[in-house]
Order: sequence, then structure tokens, then C-alpha cells
Amino acid sequence: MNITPIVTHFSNYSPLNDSEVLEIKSKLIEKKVKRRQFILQEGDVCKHISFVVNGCFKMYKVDAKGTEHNLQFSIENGWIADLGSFHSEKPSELYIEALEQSTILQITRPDLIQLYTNFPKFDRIFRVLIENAFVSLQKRVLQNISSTAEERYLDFLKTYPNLFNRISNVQIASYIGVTPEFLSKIRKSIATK
Amino acid sequence: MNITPIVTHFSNYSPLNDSEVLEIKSKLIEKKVKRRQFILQEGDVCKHISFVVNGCFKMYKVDAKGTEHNLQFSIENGWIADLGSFHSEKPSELYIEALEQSTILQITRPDLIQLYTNFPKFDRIFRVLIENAFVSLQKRVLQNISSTAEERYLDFLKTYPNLFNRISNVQIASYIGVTPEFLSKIRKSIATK
DNA sequence: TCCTACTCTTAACATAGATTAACTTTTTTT
DNA sequence: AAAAAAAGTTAATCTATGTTAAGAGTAGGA
Repeated sequence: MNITPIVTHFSNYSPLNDSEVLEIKSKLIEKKVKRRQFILQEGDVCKHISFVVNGCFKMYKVDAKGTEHNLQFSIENGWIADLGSFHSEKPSELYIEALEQSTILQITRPDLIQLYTNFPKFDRIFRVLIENAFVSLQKRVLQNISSTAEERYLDFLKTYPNLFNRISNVQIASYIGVTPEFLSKIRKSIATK
Repeated sequence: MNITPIVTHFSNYSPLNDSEVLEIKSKLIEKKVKRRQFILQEGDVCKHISFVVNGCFKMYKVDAKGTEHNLQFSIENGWIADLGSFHSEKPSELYIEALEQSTILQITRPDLIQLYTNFPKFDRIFRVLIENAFVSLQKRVLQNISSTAEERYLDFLKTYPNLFNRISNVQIASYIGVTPEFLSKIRKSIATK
């Protein structure tokens, strides 16, 4: 199990010493996930937070009509979990599915709590991580209530330049909250400008 | 300066000992704010996070057309700040304005960092606080991309029962992302069901 | 207490985006 | 390589929501 990516990731927030690296290593579970495979399904409790070593995931909700709505994508060096379910230990309403063959490193809730207790530094690291995620989400909420679909699409391309050439427009449409047909119309309109 | 409300608030996450209470006390700035007064305006760096002792605030963005879009409300025992600006120390694009005569307790960034350093417990407390805020925001994003305006309005009433009888429908409309005129239509349609 | 500014509602008309369905192209699986 | 599945596009039609404008009700500040 190669834990270099996650150690490097944490070190960007706060350098780790040897005992911290050992502790982390003892708590990580490596998992290989095939394209289209789920690591969380509606009704299950989210038992792990997952760090993406390589590959790509989407987290989404399926509404009453059966339509998927993408809440989040994660690629290399990102995290993915239904944090609400993970902390409340209640069944999730979300799915997490691999869009590509992927490798992840998972931590369970008891292990994460132990980690926080033994090394308060991880409280700090995860506080900063989640603060950043929170700020990004706020930006997305603002955009959802104030921008047109075209603006949201253009902003998506700008904000996630490493993602848009890797996932289908169907997935992007679901993320920005329009139908694939309408996104197609938007793309045509942009192209002919 | 009465700091009981904020001490009680923190104690809900993790009990504070005497030295922690003293440290907090030394860092808090009490501020009385009149209705319609701003504690943050576009272009200014957000210098404080503010705990609401009593009163009510809205945080919003003004778009190119001059329309306001409400990102967040905060009442008693809530926090309000543009966390992005606060941490990056870059100018904010947001306004924070009192909807009622209010009292707040503010902490500056240097003081907060000192607090984290002296008492790692606050890393923990704020990590949990922000995790909860993050989960709520995720729910809002999902709703924005998957629900109708009527569903979002009904959910607002359910989620914030202490707020809807305290603020105008104009403010609610701006929060759920519709015009006041359309919210009026929704309310009529609900009433005649 | 009055005045002014805001809030709420209604209605006619306009538009962004959804729906349905059909078809072609590309990607994935076997 | 073939078959199957998914992605992308187009167009016609429909619907949720926006816009503009006007009037009545309410509340906050002087």
C-alpha cells in the first residue's frame, strides 16, 4: 500500500512527523474500485471517508422520478464521503459511484476519532480542509440562486479544468442542474458566438 | 459584557474549563448593531467572525443588475462571517447587514489563530461546527439543483421555523432563489390547496 | 402620530429551461 | 469485431419562473 499521496496531501496543511505517519498508515484501508462500482448506496450508512489516490467518483441523489443529481465529483487528492451520514451514522440518501477504475484509501469513523484524540493536529488539518470545502460550496449556492445555466456551465469549465475533459456532458449537466438536452443547446449557443 | 451565551454554545460541543473561558473572554469584542447597519460590505476584508447574541443578520451578494441574493441568515447562537474573505484576507464580494437591532461578539483572525494554538480544543470545536454547516449547505445545493421553488419554500419553513415569522417574504424569496412576485404566487397556490 | 418607505399581491406578457421523441455518433462490453 | 449501451444533438411543444407595472396594506422612523 503506497500512502505517499495522502501523506503529501496532509503535509500541505501541516507537516507530519514519523509517529503521525505510522498512526495514519495503521488506519488506512486501500481499495481498488472498478468503473460503475458503488462505494455508497442509498439506505446504507456511510462507514468511511475516502481519499482518492487515482480515478474519479461522483456523489449523487436519485429523486422520486429516478433522475440523478450530482452533488460532487472527486479526483486524485480529493476526498469523498456523505459527511452527514458518516457522522450521524444514519442511512444515506446518496450514492457514490466510480466513473473510472480507481484506487482509494479509506478511514472508518472509530479510527478517525482515535486519530483526532491521539493527534490533535488532525483536528486542525481537517478543520482547514472542511473550511475550504465550505467556502467552495457557498460559492456554488450563490451561483445557483443568482446565475443562468450558461454562466454556471462556463464557470464549471473554468473552476474544474481537469474534470471537464474527463467526464461526460451528461454528468456536467446533472451537476449544474440542467437537462443534458438543454446543456447541448447552451454549448451550441456558445460555439456560434 | 455577558459572555454566557457563547460559553454555553461552545460547551454544547465540548465543556470549557476556567482558563479556556478566560482566554475566550479576553478575545471577544462586543458590538451593538442597529437595524440596517452593515458589519461587512463588498470590497472590504472580513476582519471578524461574529457570534450572534441576539438579533438577526443576512449575508448576501449584489449582482450586476443590483439584485440581492441571500446566502445566509443568522440569529441567536449562530455565527456569521464571509469565511472565504476572513481566511484569505482578500476583499469580500458580500454584505452582512442587521435585519434587527442586534448584539454580537466578534473575534479577529489573529486572536482566533492564537486561540487555536493555545487551546487545540477549539480546533476540534470549530471543526465540528463547520462540518455541521457544511452538511446543511450540501443539502441546500442538492435542493437547488433538484427541487421546484415551491418545494424549496416549504422546506425553508420546515427547516427554519424560528425565522420565517421574523423576516419578510422578500428575504425568503431571495434565499430560495425566486422573485418576490413568484413567491407570492406560490403562497397563494399553497393556501388554496 | 403622521409620513414615507417597504411589503405584498395581482395580472399580462415574456423567456429560460424541461419534456418528448427521434436520430447519429461514440464508447464500452462481450 | 460485433453488439449493446451510453452520449450527444436537434426540434417541437410545454411549463415554471421572470418581468413590468400598478394598487393596497403595513410598519418603522421622525
